[in-house]
Amino acid sequence: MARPPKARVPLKQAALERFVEQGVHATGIRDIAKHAGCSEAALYRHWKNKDDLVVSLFTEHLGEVCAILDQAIASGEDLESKVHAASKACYKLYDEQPRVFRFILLVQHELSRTLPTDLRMPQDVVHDLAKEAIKRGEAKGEAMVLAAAVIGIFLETAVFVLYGRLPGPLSRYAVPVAEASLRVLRK
Amino acid sequence: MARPPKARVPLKQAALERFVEQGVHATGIRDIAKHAGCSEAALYRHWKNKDDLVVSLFTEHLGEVCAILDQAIASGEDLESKVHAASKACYKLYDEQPRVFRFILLVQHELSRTLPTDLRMPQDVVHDLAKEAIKRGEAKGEAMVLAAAVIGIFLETAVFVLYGRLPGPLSRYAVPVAEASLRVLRK
Amino acid sequence: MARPPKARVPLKQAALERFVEQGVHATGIRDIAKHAGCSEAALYRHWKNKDDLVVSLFTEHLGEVCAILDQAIASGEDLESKVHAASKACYKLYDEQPRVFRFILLVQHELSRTLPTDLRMPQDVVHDLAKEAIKRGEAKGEAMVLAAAVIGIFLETAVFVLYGRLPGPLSRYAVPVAEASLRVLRK
Amino acid sequence: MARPPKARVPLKQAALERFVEQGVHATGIRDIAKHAGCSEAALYRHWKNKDDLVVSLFTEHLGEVCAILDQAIASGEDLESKVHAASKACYKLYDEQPRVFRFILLVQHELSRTLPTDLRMPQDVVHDLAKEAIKRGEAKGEAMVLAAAVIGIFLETAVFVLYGRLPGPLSRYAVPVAEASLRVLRK
DNA sequence: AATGAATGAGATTTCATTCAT
DNA sequence: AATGAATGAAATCTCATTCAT
Repeated sequence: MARPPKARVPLKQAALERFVEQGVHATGIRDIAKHAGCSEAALYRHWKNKDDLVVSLFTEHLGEVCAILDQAIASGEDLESKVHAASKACYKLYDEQPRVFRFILLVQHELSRTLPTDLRMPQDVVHDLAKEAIKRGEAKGEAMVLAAAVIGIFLETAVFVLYGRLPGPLSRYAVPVAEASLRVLRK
Repeated sequence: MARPPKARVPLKQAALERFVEQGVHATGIRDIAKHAGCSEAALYRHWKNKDDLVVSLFTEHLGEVCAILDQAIASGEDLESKVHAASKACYKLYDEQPRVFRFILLVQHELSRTLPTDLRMPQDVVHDLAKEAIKRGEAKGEAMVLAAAVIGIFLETAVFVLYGRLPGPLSRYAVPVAEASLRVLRK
Repeated sequence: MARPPKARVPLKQAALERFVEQGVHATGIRDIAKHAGCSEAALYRHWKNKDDLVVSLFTEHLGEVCAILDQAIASGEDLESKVHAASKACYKLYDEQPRVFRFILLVQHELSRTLPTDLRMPQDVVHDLAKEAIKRGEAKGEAMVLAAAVIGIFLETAVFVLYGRLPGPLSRYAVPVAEASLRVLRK
Repeated sequence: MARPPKARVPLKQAALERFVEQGVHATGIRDIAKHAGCSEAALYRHWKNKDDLVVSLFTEHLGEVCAILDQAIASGEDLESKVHAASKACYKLYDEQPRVFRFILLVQHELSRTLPTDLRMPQDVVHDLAKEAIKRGEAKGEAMVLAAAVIGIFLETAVFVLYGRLPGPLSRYAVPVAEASLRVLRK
């Protein structure tokens, strides 16, 4: 019987847009509310405060990325197909929702202190992939070191596109990035 | 021969420490001044404003990194020795001044909009290295894509150490990181 | 014969509890409603607004105290028995519902401006008692001054118990307080 | 060499005045600042926040009262002269600075939770007086119970004057209040 | 009838910066 | 030359109350 919530989704969209456009700290509640077409106070019915909104956005979208990665990896038969599928899926997501990716980049280091330690992150997914590959003899080295390298190749290529060092769309680099990753993983 | 300003160095150290500890936006002038053991107004004798301090810290330290990279690369004969030297030098800097690295990580994305576009960055150094290597037949592929991958491997390994996914010191990974980079560059 | 409102009593209990626990101003409608197990809007069905609730709680409980005092005083034959009965009855109420007393203490000074001036208060009851006693030759002095002293002895002893300066229960002090009051009244 | 503080005293005076006039909660920082003739932010250089200001005002003035009481009590030879001196001194203070007394009344119960437990209060002073008197055979009973009664007589008489039940000035009641107290204290 | 989402107004507080001393 | 008090502007957040469902 209660009034159905109307502001939640617009607030999330507006927040993501403004955060990405101006930076998290530079974006005020007022700005978000105005873009969402509602009052500032409405935000506080759905999140405890601004920080809560930021963290909630971050974990939500990070969860999405993990799910996509998991699915892509599960779809492949061997290491090669898994890595190609993961790279393709992630970069497709990025091209479709570049804001999500930019947001994660923006806040990851700042949130690193406050995030719940048990939150599953893409790093964990890739680490698991590396461990499996090593066990099956498809890769060689220390799993965590390999994971770092693979994530790095993925991320930095995206950053280069993001900042215009490399021309987009990012999907164009899915294959070379997968190949570079495989070169690092294999032996 | 005016006597040298006394507060400049303490202010820079205090600022770096507080920025890294709490985030740039969360750190106020009061806080910095208190940690530097001087007054709030002293800051404005050395920098135009807080932003100026942040940007100046960033470019200064980034310049350091570039210089170290340039020197290391110049010291090597071929691609292999250049990459190994670069990796070693950078990670040594990190182990000696981990705050510098964390600071750069923290602010890079937030500053990306305001930085002067002609500022030479580590990405440029590595890009040049890749271009040279390709020209000399030591590497194969598109220089910018290779640069992204190499930087990514470097950075993310450091991040893994920073956040405790990999045990430090970072120097321990100089060789494997160089080798992974070479595997991506060569052929 | 409309069915009786369900939320009224829980709201009153919750309000009293939260007011006493946190202070009147520090307690919000949300808080009260949550503790009462109903919606925020429900409050407005029973009271015009928050102030109305506060004043209504205050006058209601003050009325109770007056009624108990009146009854006790009427039950006694002479000044001595009246005072003993009043003291006993009041302190019994306090021991049974300490929140009521604390609430009255908390808000009395804050409400002193807004209360209807014709509201009968315990002070009036005791004043009447003193006037009567003087008329009957059982007490001597100015009625209002005596009333102030008697109320003071009553109240402050309760406050001392409330804040742990004196060990409870308050009933234990009914006789000494009555005796002290009588010593002030008589002569 | 620094700018000397100019807003501290006006802020304290304005705060006391507005608190007493409107109640602590009903008085905003803006109101205080306006009456003090300075900006709202100035307050935060001298006190951590509004609560800090309230507590600091309270303890300061309570300390004054304790000092006056101590001095008055020390000036008397026996219980009788001590009580008369205390009553006279306190009520004189009240007549000269009624705001101070009203402020203490207003906030005492609300602050009771947050105050430092080791803060010396008038209650302690009177308790000590009662203990001494009992030891010297000048009074009889339990010291804390007597103290409660004496404080009560003092306070409530002042409250009656404050709210117009008794005509002022309060000093007029110094003698009767002292006499009533002595009747309670003495055997 | 009853909910709880939404709101406008206003609260407190923080900030980078300026300024009087 | 150097301080730290003062400030205007803006930030985040809370509040009692209303309103759509």
